[in-house]
Amino acid sequence: MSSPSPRGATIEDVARQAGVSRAAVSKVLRNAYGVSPDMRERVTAAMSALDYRPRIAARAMRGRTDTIGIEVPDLGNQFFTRIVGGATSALAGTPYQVVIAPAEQGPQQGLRAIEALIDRQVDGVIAVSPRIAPSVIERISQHTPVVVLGRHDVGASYDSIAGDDVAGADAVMAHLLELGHRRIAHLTLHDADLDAAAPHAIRLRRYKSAMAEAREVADVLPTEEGQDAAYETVRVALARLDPPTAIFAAHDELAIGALRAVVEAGARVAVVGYDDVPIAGHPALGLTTVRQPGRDMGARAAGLLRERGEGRTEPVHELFVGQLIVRSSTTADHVRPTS
Amino acid sequence: MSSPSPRGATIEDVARQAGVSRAAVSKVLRNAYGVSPDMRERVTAAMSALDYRPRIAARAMRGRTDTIGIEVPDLGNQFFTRIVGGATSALAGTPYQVVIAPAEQGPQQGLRAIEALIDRQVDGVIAVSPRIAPSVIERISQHTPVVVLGRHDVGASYDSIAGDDVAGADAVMAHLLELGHRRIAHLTLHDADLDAAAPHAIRLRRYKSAMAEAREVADVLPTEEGQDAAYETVRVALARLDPPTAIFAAHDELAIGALRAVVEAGARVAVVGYDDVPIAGHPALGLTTVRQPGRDMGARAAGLLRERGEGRTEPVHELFVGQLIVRSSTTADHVRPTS
DNA sequence: GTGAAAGCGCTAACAA
DNA sequence: TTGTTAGCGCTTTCAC
Repeated sequence: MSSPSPRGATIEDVARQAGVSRAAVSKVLRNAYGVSPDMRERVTAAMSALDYRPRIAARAMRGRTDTIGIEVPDLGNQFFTRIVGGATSALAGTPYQVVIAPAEQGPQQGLRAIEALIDRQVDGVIAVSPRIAPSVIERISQHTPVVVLGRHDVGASYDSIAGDDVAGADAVMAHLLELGHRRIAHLTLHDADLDAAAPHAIRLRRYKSAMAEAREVADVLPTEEGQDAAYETVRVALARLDPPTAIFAAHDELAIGALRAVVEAGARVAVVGYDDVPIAGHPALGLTTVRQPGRDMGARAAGLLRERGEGRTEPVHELFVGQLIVRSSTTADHVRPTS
Repeated sequence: MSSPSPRGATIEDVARQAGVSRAAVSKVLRNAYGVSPDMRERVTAAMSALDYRPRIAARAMRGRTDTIGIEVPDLGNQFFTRIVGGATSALAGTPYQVVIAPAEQGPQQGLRAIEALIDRQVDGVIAVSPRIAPSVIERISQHTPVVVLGRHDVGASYDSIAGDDVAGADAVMAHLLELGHRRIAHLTLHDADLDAAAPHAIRLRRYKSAMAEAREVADVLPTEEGQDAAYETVRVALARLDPPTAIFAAHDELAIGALRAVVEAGARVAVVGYDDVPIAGHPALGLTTVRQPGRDMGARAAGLLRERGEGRTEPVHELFVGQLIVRSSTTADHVRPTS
């Protein structure tokens, strides 16, 4: 028997096979009210006989796609993939399927990816560190639940989750100052201060105020995304007349690049990162960093989306505390300031 | 003026605003033949005035989604994310949007993710190392172009891309034997031999034959996915009476875990990985490994999908050669066998 | 060059 | 409890 349709059986085929109406099949499919056990059985039998799979697109036209979209800025950064893992695990076993749309680099980062998800009518969006104006998110969240992860803005119609970057950055600076460092540099993205609600902007601000409080002059090292750029930036900084004795990197990727420059230069410079990506704990690196509970954050984001689906309308804004993990990159003897 | 529809303007709204028919708008949208410049202008004006975005779901019902789906087994593995990056870059600037469906671990790995993509009627699927029978892929590729990446099977109706695992594994073994190692262990997934066409199965086979040729007894260390499992497995192996002097790990993730065990035990054991993930080149690790051109492979996969879309029907099967990158994890004096 | 109209597969309101 | 039916927004013949 040839397949009823080029792309497999439709609800119509199942109905015919089971000798019932399309509506009946639909009800079984959705576990809707008013289906006799007998009918349910015949329908399920027909479905498996025909290897029936509902077309999500057709369903989408009536309002649901059973799909949650996650916009991710950089799949190379393990902190982000950990967030994705948390969200995916939280949604496992539910009818929802997670799809990831990678953001392109550049201005308005994440906008295209988010719009692509919206165009595909996902039931909810998790936007990880999008570089777009809150007003845009506000507009989108009028019709589709959105959880913003990373940024600290409080939306009126969307939820947000962020790490406690104030506490995290303060802990880093306290640690370095306590170790006796004074010439502490901050390695961050060149446009970190552009968006005040972004995590990096907050870390930068706390760095600056900690330095001011310590009566030291701030030493910001602007760089590009990625280990290689960080490496290059730090290599140059170490060659200066007054190189820093410690570097607070805005995230682990940058810190790892910095560490490479430090190791290569044989310099006595402490390095601290942020996020605690898996490799940071490797004894060969031993990177001191702030652990962010990425999996928990991703899972919570998924949970917030589901709550929205169940009717919640008041926005939620949650902060997840991090934890300073001290490792050899700041405590080993060779990275203690001598002075 | 209130939005014409809760979810934004439809093609109907645009047509009304421009004073033309829906068909006309559709033609402009698709750059179809038979549109006067005047009409085109009025339509585009109406589209931007209304902030019109076509619903992909509606388009899907007529056969196209402008979406390419990638099934990925493990986002924590940077080799896979590199493949995704290559595919995404290759598709940038085209009408296609890439979405990623993460595979759940376990038997039939990747099946659910691929089916989820098919249910969403993606225009093409890139399946990265799926652990499913070729017959299943054969069936799916009857209606949707599929490129399998990693596995070495040659499909009749789908394309495949793989690394040259034979040459890669042989290069690793030649390198280690040349350094004088005899007790070489192979750290691989416990079920590597289950699927003969999988890359790990091939690496395992080449390891075994190289050992046989060297008249040494094979020492396979089966482990689970992830650095931690690899660490634990190697830790145990190093405590044996006759620990290996070298470990060939089936991929870098495992190698990095192995390296941790080696470093911690202060053992004189050479470690080789496979893939050359970004961190492998970090001087703190200095992992000898086989570089696989992940970005190129991903980009080529995307290209093959496009060729299919343009009508090609004969299957393509391509091998990408890797390159042994020798670093300190095998050459530093302390990891040379003493005997 | 332009428009009318059929139909893709599904859901949900309503009727029986 | 079950079935009929009206769309959802788009593409694509086929007339005009």
